[in-house]
Amino acid sequence: MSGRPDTDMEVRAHADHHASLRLWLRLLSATTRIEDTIRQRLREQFGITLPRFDLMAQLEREPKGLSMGELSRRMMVTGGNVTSIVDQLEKEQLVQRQPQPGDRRAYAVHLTPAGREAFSSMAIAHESWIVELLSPLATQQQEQLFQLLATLKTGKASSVKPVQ
Amino acid sequence: MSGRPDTDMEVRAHADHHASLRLWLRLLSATTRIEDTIRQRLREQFGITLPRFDLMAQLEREPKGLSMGELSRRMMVTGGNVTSIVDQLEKEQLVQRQPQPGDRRAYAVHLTPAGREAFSSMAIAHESWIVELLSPLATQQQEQLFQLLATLKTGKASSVKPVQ
DNA sequence: TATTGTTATACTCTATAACTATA
DNA sequence: TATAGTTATAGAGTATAACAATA
Repeated sequence: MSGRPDTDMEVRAHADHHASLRLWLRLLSATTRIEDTIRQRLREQFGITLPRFDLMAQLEREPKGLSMGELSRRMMVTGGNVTSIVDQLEKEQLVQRQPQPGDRRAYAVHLTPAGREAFSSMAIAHESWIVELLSPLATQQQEQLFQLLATLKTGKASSVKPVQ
Repeated sequence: MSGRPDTDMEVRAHADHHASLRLWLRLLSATTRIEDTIRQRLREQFGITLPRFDLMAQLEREPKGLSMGELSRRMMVTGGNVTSIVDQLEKEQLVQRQPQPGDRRAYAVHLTPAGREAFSSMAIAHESWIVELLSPLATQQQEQLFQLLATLKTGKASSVKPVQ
């Protein structure tokens, strides 16, 4: 902001900033491309949307079922949306609301046998699509990527070091 | 599918498949977390949505403007959506439709001076958010990630090698 | 006839807020 | 009073298809 001339560090910092932006755009487009493909195939081949698939995936890991509130937290969407997705899945008899002994306000949502079976075939297809779409990367590269992303996963960003 | 026992290769392939799935889930959640943060900050601090920001970003790179069709291709959405986004931005006088000499069906959309100024401050903030959100990765790690993602960018997946 | 862009429609996902029933 | 879940509403983004104007 002052009138003093650029130092090497400042030039370098600007270059790093642009590099971060380019990295982000590449990260976003690669991820979006894969996600869109998955979304489209789930719709075409199984007539299901990604949020519905994700909700079923949550339930599949929890045979005892999950409360609406827990589903809302795990899927990071507000309660009303969970109600609507569960309504749809229940209409197709893929999930079921089950009374919760001890609290008559709440209940456990779980997969029906038909839901479990349907999810199983979808999950197999889903995994094979992922394998296919990530196949440009060799196993070792995938491991590298996995490690790098671990740092980004939590969102506990170290603060940006100011340029000296 | 046959009844023959697992070989080491098959066990290894299954492990790789699960590793790919875990990698995908991590890639998706890291990207989504950053994207949601950006989306939220753009809305809170500038009252703009991501698609609108993206459309302005496309125009900023093309001082001569872009046709609706070209915007549609670049943003990978169908024409009707571009019409609606441009309508909104034009109502706020951030972009303008300009008659195209030589083809009276088409016109060039470009940023207005106000749009250019507004985009400029948004872009500066946007870039600093990206730098912040990617800061858990050191510069060198960001370069590594950038290289790895190059392989995924195009979507030209080599086919999955069948298990021998 | 083909292309550019608009309009109309419908659907999904999303958030917010008011609401009911139970704790 | 607080919590679990529902309902109602509104808004954004998306696709599809029919349409008008121009090439």
